[in-house]
Amino acid sequence: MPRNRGPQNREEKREEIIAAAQRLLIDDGFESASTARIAKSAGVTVNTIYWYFQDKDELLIAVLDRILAEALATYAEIDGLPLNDRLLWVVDQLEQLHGLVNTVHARAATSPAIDAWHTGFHQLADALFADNLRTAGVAATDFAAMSAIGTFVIEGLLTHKRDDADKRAVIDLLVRSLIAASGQPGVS
Amino acid sequence: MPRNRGPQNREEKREEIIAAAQRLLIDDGFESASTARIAKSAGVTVNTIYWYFQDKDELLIAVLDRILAEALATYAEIDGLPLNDRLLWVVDQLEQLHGLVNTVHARAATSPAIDAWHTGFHQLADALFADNLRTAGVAATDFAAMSAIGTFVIEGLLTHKRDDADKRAVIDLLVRSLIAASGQPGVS
DNA sequence: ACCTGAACACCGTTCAAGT
DNA sequence: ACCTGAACACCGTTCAAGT
Repeated sequence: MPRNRGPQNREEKREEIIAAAQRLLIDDGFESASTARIAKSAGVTVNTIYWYFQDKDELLIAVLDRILAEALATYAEIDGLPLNDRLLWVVDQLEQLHGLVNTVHARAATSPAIDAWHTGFHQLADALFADNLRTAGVAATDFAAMSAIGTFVIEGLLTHKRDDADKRAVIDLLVRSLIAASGQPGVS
Repeated sequence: MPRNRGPQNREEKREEIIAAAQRLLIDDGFESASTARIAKSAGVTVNTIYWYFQDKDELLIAVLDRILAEALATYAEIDGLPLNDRLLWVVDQLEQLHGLVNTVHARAATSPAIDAWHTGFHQLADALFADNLRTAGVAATDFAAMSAIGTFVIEGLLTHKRDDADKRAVIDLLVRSLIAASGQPGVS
């Protein structure tokens, strides 16, 4: 039985490591989820991780990309809903990330790779938010500032635990005030 | 020359350690600023830090309290200014914290002490924000949700570097939209 | 009471060596 | 090409011992 099982199994093993990392990073946080424990959970030695990933940050990025892709794949679900319901859906969808949002922010200062991922994520988020505003009938003034506010509020909801009623109140007010500021009447 | 120099010098040395920690934590970040380097910078051995502080998180809290007290002491400066100018002042004031905001969020998950400090900080921030809204003539509906949005946006501005023009645009829109949502005409 | 030197368990990462 | 055992430098924290 050769140890090198070809390119097919390579992708498989890589995925196994990512899956183990995802579970531990989300459950225990970036610090507590040591590479040693991730390796053990994936059934490999620590150094094997470094064969597949440049460092722990690259592994984190693989996990983030996975979660993001999954979220985007189900994005079609909310096609017809009004803006506030869509935003609430996004918050609920991303809430599983929990501490990972903070981890990304914290490590962006140290790791250029994480910093780049973070920038890309915000570009995507801003674009999606602007698109949603357009759909909701908001005039195209201040789209940049509006997207910034929208993203900041969503990030705030992700990083500061609140119950469902509070989340809804914050998002409703957010949408209501952005629409009010744009001089539009409310859109149902 | 006795090594024990009495309670007066105790406070002095404590302050020296906090000062060294503040500089290193802000300049290098929580991770990079090891207790060893903080100790060396303060002219003591590592274990001395543990004589004055329970752990590294307690040292961080001492630093945070110091910065917060300093900021509150100069808070009177902006007494007459309109809300948006006040908020911009707060952002500029707290911007020296940089990565510390993320550090607090990240460590709140692990350290109960940091978590408690974080909760207290948000209570203070919410109270101040509500007070400012009242002064600006905003009706008292949704003060909780408004404060949440205000705090999240300010935190967003603190953790995502933007130039002065962007910061101003975001804050102006924030104030404008909150006032608009409260059904009030604009207040200069 | 205050401070130190030396240790402890752990961390992310690397490297020579194996198949 | 893929994976390992063993090491490296570093981390936060502790402890017995000194004054």
